[in-house]
Amino acid sequence: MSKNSISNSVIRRLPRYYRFLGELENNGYVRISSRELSEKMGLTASQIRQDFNCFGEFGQQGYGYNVSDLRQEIGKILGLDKQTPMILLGAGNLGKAIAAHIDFRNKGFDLIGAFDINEELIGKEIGELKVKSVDELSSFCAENKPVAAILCVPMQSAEKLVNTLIECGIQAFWNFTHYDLKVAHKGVAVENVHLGDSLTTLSYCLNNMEDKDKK
Amino acid sequence: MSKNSISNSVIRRLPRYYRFLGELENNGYVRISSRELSEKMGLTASQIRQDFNCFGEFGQQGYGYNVSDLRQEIGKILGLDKQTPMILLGAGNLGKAIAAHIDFRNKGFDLIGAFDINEELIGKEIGELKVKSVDELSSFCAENKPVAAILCVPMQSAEKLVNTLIECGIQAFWNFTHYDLKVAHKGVAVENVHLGDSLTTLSYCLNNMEDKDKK
DNA sequence: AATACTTTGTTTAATTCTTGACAAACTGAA
DNA sequence: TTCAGTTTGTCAAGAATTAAACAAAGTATT
Repeated sequence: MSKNSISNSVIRRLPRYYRFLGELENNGYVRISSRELSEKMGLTASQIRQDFNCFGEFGQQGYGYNVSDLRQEIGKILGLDKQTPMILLGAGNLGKAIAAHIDFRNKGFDLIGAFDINEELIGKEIGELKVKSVDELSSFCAENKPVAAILCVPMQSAEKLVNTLIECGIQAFWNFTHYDLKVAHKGVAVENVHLGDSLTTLSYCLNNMEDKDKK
Repeated sequence: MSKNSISNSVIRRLPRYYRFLGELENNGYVRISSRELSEKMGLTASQIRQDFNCFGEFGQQGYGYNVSDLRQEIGKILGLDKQTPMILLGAGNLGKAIAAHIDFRNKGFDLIGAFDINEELIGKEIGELKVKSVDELSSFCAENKPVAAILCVPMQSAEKLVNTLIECGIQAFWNFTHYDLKVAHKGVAVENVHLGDSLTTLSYCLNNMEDKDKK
């Protein structure tokens, strides 16, 4: 009731706003107008104003927006002031790279565990974490109460694993498998990544550029 | 003129159609109706029919679509019948994982080279490739004519590198850096991935689920 | 061959998303 | 303090996307 449901289009733009505002802040910007931001981001000023207004009135007429304040507000909206405990499932190439590459702390999460089924990987270190066997999953969750999970396992294992994880209390999935995770259970958030689809899209764009150029 | 410009929304759904049709084919499906496909994919049948119709009439009244034929048609539209030569820039954790994890051949590409600036990585093997120094980039491109590039370098290096690559003839970028790659040059395709934004979106969804459940 | 059923391609309607426009509110300089 | 200039928040128009509806064309069964 407090907010009559934000549209998906707006939500998908929020992380980008947050990122740009961070850069602006680093570059010493104290204030910014929707017009100037629109030029930097390649959007319309109108859209920016309307997007921000979904969440409240953060600007001031004749002045614009305070960069730092606005960034902090959006951060709060995105839940980046929290540190939700998260675990990694699948410590192969991709899982390892994600764990190393992502700045979890600044994205609202805290990576507290990594699991794999492969004997060769168990015991190996990923950053500060030691890879554990999935056999330890239930007991680990009971004790440490992770709320989110990264899925970097083969597609075949995914569906069963997801059910186990939900039973263990996981409420958010960052899914890198080729499997389209459906939100069967209410109260579970899913973000499907599908790198393959992304590359396929690039293929389309590359191969159909001439068509667009002609027009 | 042949196709009056396909909308972005449609394009982004194509890889997913292709993926689902592949699964159906593997599971022995010979034909499928828009209604049945809509149930499996969580879309409306109407949308599916309209999407396919952007590219031609692939179905048959009273019968539906031939799974194999339709998949092949969509594959052709996506350019998956080609094998565009591609190179990897940045052979760190993420670059290595991407190179190992993605099935390039079935996504319209062929990974033919990997480059890094880090002495420690140069010479190491990634799959069947040996990591080369960026010093060799120009000569390699002159000889092997890659058309696409994966960017897994730090944000600071990205902008300069992109210009070099465009001079070397690269026309498509799969960008994993935190830098928002702009299509300054015409005739260059860009797919920005932004894993950080994806995780941030998950944070939002997790933290704002109650709002949605209430309604 | 005739008939009931299915399903597409396409038109029309509804919804959602984006852009344009402007009054109200503030800034900053004189 | 006043006044010109700036910029927001918001409303309304416009565009794009999605969904519904249905005739036309096929299938399959009798």
